[in-house]
Parts: sequence; structure tokens; C-alpha cells
Amino acid sequence: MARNKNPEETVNRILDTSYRLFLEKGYEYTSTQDIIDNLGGLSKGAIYHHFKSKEDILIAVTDRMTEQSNHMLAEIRDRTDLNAREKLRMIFKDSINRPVQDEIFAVAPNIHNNAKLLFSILHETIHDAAPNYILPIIQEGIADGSIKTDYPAQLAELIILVANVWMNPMILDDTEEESLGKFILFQQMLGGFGLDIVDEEMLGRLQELTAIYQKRK
Amino acid sequence: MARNKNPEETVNRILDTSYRLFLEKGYEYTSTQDIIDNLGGLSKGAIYHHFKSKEDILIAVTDRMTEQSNHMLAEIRDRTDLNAREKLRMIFKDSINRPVQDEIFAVAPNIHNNAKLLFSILHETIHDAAPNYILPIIQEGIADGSIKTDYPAQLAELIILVANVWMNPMILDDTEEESLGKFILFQQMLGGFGLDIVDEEMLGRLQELTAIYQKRK
DNA sequence: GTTATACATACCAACGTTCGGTATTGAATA
DNA sequence: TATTCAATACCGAACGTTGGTATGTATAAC
Repeated sequence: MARNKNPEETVNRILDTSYRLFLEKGYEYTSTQDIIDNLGGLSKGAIYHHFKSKEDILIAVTDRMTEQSNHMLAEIRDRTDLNAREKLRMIFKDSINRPVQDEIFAVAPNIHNNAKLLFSILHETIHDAAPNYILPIIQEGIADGSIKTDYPAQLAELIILVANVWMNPMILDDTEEESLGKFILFQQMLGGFGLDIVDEEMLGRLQELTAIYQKRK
Repeated sequence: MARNKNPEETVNRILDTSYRLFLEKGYEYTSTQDIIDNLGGLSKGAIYHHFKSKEDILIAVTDRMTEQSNHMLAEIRDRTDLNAREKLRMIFKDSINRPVQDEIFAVAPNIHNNAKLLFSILHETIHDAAPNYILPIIQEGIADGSIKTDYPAQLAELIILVANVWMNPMILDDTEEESLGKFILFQQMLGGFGLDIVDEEMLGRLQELTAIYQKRK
């Protein structure tokens, strides 16, 4: 294949394909050859020209996955027309309404065979999303009196971990009923810290998501 | 090497060595050849006679790891001289006092390169420990009025997940200060469900554990 | 025209796994 | 007690595939 004038396109093609295969087959069960075969007329040399290793591709893929999520988080965090509780409420609403969720759910049958991808996302969640996006909002809430805790950083971690990992029906393979129970329990837990951010609309959406995932099996 | 009269010994030797190497080097970075070399005079064929794959060894290793933990959980669960809150309190105390903890901490430098092992333990925790050991105690607590929730199964999961994963300084790489903050926050969280199970002794022990792990780096 | 780079090709060592074979066992048979 | 024999513990060479590399070539950019 001829040399591409703007290699950024090639990089994106590699990432698109890898992203899809990693979700479909799992990172460990996707070989570099698989990626090449699904790429259409690109060679191993090309891939290793743009990425230094297979793991490097994984990092780029998860970066791209979290990037859009972080963009949304940043926007909400910086709004001046909302107070802390309203911001958190909006974050949860948006996170379960993101269209990419449906897509991932529809395409990923065996996320359980994907420990490395999951751990990679978990790591980003705890070490990037929590301190940079949730923590500032928590601190705002402490300042205006709507949140009560002496450990804002830990509370930020706990919230995002529970919301993104434990309540993710894809990761922990829940039925609709279980998912719903988790959500209500989460609300109870937050109530202990003075927060009340769950509403009826969110519950409905969560049921929808779980149903989509359950149908796949 | 001569044929062993009771092959159970051989199986145990394979598991002992694999367990050590998986912790030291990570599952993905331990090759079957590594296991053989550290085993002393056993061949590749021998391993594949007793285990059908490398992943099969990992499953056996994690099974053995959780088995002793489950044994302790079962004993506490079945005691008749303690009420639900006292049982949970004892579980937490024991879980951070288990000597195997020190051992694992001292030997596992790069648990982050061990996504598969971690996920394997997480899975067992959620799908075995939570429903079989924690849930019955929660239900007991609901019956005697010391725990308040409409979702006992979910609360069991949440408790064990937070205790075993989020508060594990090895997995999430905390400083002493962060660890302590998590513990106190955990206590606050449980307080929301009517529970109060953390005491001074536990806090001290947790600081110890974190210190051991921090020194390794 | 020169250099930098986007890609192709051919190859490598290491990996997990398989397989034909051997040695040893313990129970059945003589 | 001695002999047989199937089951099995173990060996080690070989296999296909893997992630990764070295080298070559064509083209874009200046």
C-alpha cells in the first residue's frame, strides 16, 4: 500500500479496528495478525511503525475511550449555573445516557475475558477521573454545606468506583433486578453523606441498559 | 524423574511454584518454562498431564487462595454465640490480621501487572464469598434489627467489594494516609446502614499493612 | 536532490500446547 | 507368589502461533 499523506488517518484506522476487536474478542485473544486481517491491506510493519507494542495500542484505545467521557466531566465540573449536588446528578444522568454505552453493550459479549482492558479502565477511573473531575465537585459541595465528609478524595474514589465498576451491568453481569437494587442501595449510601442525586428517570434508563445487555446472551 | 506414587504431591508442587511465580512476576509474565525451571526436574509434559492449560493452573491457584479464606468465613458465619454485627466485625478483624496477607504483600511487587489474577479473585469474591458468607449474616442482621436495607444481596456485594478491593492497599496503591481515610469513610458508609464495626485496633493494623507494602517500593 | 517517514517483507525467539513414547504403578489373574 | 496388563505419571521433541524486529523501498516534504 502506498504511503499515506496524513498518517493520522492510518493511526485512527488501527485504533478503530483494535477497539472493535478488543471489545468483541478481548485484548488477550486478539492477535496483531487479527488486527491486520481486519484492517484491510495494512502490514505488521505499519502497525509497529505507529505503535511500539500491542500494549501501546491498548493504552491508546482506552485513552480514546475515556477522553470523550472526561470531556463531558470537565464541562459539567466547570459550569457555574449548577451547585455541587446538581453537578453530580447531571454526571450520573449523562453517564448512563451516553450513546457509546449502548454500542459497547451491544458489541461486547465476553468482557469477562478482558481483564487487562477492564483493569486499564479501572486504573484511569481511580487515578484520573476521581481526582480531576469528581473531587473538585465534592469539595464544592463541602464548601456549600451539601456534602458532609472529612475525606473528600476518598469519597470521590468511592463514588466513581461504585458508579463505574460495581454498577456496570456489563462488568458484573447483573440481571435487571440486581442492577436496580444496586442503584437504590447506591442512593442510600450517598444519602449517608448528605447527597440525594438519583431520580426516577435514571432508574428507567438503567433498566433499559441492563435489558440490552441481557438480551445478548 | 521417577513416577510419583501419589500424584497429589506433584500437583501441589506445581501449584506452590506457580502461586509464588504468579505473585512475583505476574501471571502473564510467567511462562510454562519458568514454572518448570523453578520446579526442579519436572517436565512440560508432566504439567500438561495434570492441568489442561496454563489458565487452568491459574484457576487452581486462586481456588486454593480463596479456600482458606472461605473456611474462616464459614466458621464465623455459623457461630451461634455472636450476633450479626459482631460477626461482621470479626470478619474484618480477621481479614486484615491473616498472616497470609503479610506474605503476599512482601512478595508481590507488581500486582498491577497481574490483571488476570486480580480479576479472577474479584470474580470469586463477588460470586462466591458475597452470597455464601456475607449475605447470610446480613440477613441475620436484618432479622434482629441491627441492619437496615431492602437489598441484602447488593449490600453484601458492596461491603465485600469495598473491603477486599477498594481498601486493599496492594491493589490500589495507597499511602498510609489514604488507606486510613478509606477505612474511616467505609465506617461512615456502613453507619448509613445501621452498622458500626470498625474499632481502634483495626485502624492500627491497617496502618501496619500499608506500611509494609509501602516499604517495598 | 536530499531527507524523513509511511509502509512492506521476511524473519526471529519465545510462547502455550500437543503428541508419541517410556517407565512405573497397583490390581487382576494364574 | 509370580505374571500379566491396563492405567497413568512423566518425558522431551516438535508444532503452530505469537509479539516483535531488521531491512528494504517508495513517496511526501522541503
